[in-house]
Amino acid sequence: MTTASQTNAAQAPAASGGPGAPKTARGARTRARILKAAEHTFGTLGYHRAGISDITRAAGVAQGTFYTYFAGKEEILRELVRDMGHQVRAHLAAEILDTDNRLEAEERGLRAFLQYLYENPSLYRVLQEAQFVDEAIYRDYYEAFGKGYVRMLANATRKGEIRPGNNEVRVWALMGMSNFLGLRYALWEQDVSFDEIVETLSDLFRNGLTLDGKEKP
Amino acid sequence: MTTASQTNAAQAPAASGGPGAPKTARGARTRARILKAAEHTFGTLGYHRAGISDITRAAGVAQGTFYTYFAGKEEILRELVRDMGHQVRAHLAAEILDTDNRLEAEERGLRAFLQYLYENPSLYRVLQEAQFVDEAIYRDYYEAFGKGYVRMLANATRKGEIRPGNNEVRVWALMGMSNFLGLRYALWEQDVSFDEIVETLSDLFRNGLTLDGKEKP
DNA sequence: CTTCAATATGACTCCCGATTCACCTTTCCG
DNA sequence: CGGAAAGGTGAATCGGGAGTCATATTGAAG
Repeated sequence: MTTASQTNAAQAPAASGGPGAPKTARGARTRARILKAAEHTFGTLGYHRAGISDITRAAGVAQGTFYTYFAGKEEILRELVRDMGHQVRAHLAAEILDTDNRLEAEERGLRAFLQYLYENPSLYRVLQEAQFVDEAIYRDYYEAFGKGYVRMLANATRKGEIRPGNNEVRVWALMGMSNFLGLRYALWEQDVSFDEIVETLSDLFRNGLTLDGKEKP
Repeated sequence: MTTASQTNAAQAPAASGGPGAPKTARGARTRARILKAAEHTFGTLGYHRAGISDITRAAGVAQGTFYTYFAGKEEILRELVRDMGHQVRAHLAAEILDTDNRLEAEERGLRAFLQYLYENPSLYRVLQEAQFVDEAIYRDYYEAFGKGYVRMLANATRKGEIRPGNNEVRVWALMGMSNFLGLRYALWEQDVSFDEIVETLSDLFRNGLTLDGKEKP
């Protein structure tokens, strides 16, 4: 998981009933190649500019082969979002595993996310474009992400690590932060170190934004 | 600005040298109608699904008329983003004018943004899709927004209203929060009141997220 | 009342790209 | 080995939609 170069995407034979899951090892390999190529192509050209021919060319297969494994352009996008969603969640979950408290988890999680985005820029574009191709898949992604996140905050609340509050709202705020910070500082310009970003957010989590940090009555 | 039904978009004759700025009142009116129709059409169908014919139909003009005022589909999107950008910024600036301190400004700003998005859902979609059609215009939008925001935080820092810190990073985090909260709670589902959301964020700004809110050494 | 520039029209052209399909090649298994 | 299922090919189809253009209408100036 360190180099993140191998997008292992051959396992799940397709969530719905596509044209047909591969039945041989060769088929599985080809399908995975196409999926991988689509990730790169969508990530570079964008969903709409990318043609099926661009994907198949990148995968080194003929146009028709595409339809052996995917019903169409939209379906491969859906597949991709599901796939990439699992990847990030798994990656971040692993990075956070051995943390002592929520603050540390937030710090490590944010840093890991920024780093992941920097190394896998396609994730952002594929995901954000998916929103306008099939909103449901996009919502699923964030709702899945958010669900686990809320659970973690609930645990932290129980342990007395964070202030009681509306954790669902907090989670959407936190996801939004990461998203924008990633776009700006991991994808657009790396002119501020990830450490600086994490430190800034950490300070916000510890002390808030205002100076007169008085408890609520 | 209360009902926000009139998107006055006739003034700016076009930022660049389009096919020709309208030279008569009639022309200006028609151009504005098309722009307004494009906002609605893009906002509803999305940029790619929306056809020029959809826009002109909504505007009540012939297809060819479109090209009297805009060089093409991309250009009207650019125009739209600029236009809508001015609108939001002006609206939010007005809502924040008479605030006593930064915390209050953040609260009112967030509430105003959520409300604005609820009333003008097209803003979100047009803006986010523009990102993948012409990234520059999208960056311009957020950099313009962020610039003013950073200035406000700098003032607040000087006045001792907020903790010193990296205001640029903070601004991107704040913009990300608003964006996601708006998407989730203003556009997708209104199952949490704006008051509750604002209160949750306000608490974060005042007290942070963690319980042991100790100052840094 | 003319006249002309500005506008408006909508049928038509033209290209692009998703999808199809008839036909090969490889693999698997008795 | 034989042949059938799975996999692979790429040229051809087909529809949709952006952009064009020859023509018609408007309205303001003179």
